[in-house]
Amino acid sequence: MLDMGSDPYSECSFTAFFNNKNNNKIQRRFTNQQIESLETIFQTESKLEPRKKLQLAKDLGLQPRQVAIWFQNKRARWRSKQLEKDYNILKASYDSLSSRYDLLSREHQSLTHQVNKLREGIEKKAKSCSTGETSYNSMEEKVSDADSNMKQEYIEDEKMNNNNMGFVENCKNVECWDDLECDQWWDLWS
DNA sequence: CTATCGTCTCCCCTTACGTCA
DNA sequence: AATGACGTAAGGGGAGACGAT
Repeated sequence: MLDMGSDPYSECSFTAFFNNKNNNKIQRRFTNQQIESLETIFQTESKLEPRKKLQLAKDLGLQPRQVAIWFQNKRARWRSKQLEKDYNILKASYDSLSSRYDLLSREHQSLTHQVNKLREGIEKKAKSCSTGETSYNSMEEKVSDADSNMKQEYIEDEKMNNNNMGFVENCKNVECWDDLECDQWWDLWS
């Protein structure tokens, strides 16, 4: 243990203790053993009772104030590291949510596009159902072509999006889109 | 009862030094 | 050897708790 002078608790001898008289450099670092003991106690209690602080200071050959300061600085360092950890956890969570949002956003865009296409198809079908017999043959051909194209495009889109919504399955189960009646279209859609 | 004062402890920010690349 | 970045012991100030008067 270091010689702390005749009155180790006076301000003067305290300063003398920390000033090396030979080279005027201040002794700052604690020894490995001191730090090891402090760390061990900090793991079980981050705040010291006054009595325990005095005892620890005595055991380690330090001033009680030094022990108190060490615990204060240690708590600050611990909070800082904890903050860093919390930040990383939050950032990972945000990144995950952000990518999921992007995915859903693209999916939404694709589905909106498909809905618009299907609406157009429904409108065409509705028109063809309400028109007279005279123009039926030519309209049937047009709608039939449109239906085939829509069906193909829709399935391609779904393949690209890897979407498993039930609507796709329904579409695939329709054996002949050309034979769909107006109400069947609506059933399929709804 | 309450207002005031002194003391202690905490937190936060900053400073000064030690260490290392 | 010089230097800049980083870690750490300690200083200082403000705030809150608590006991004594």
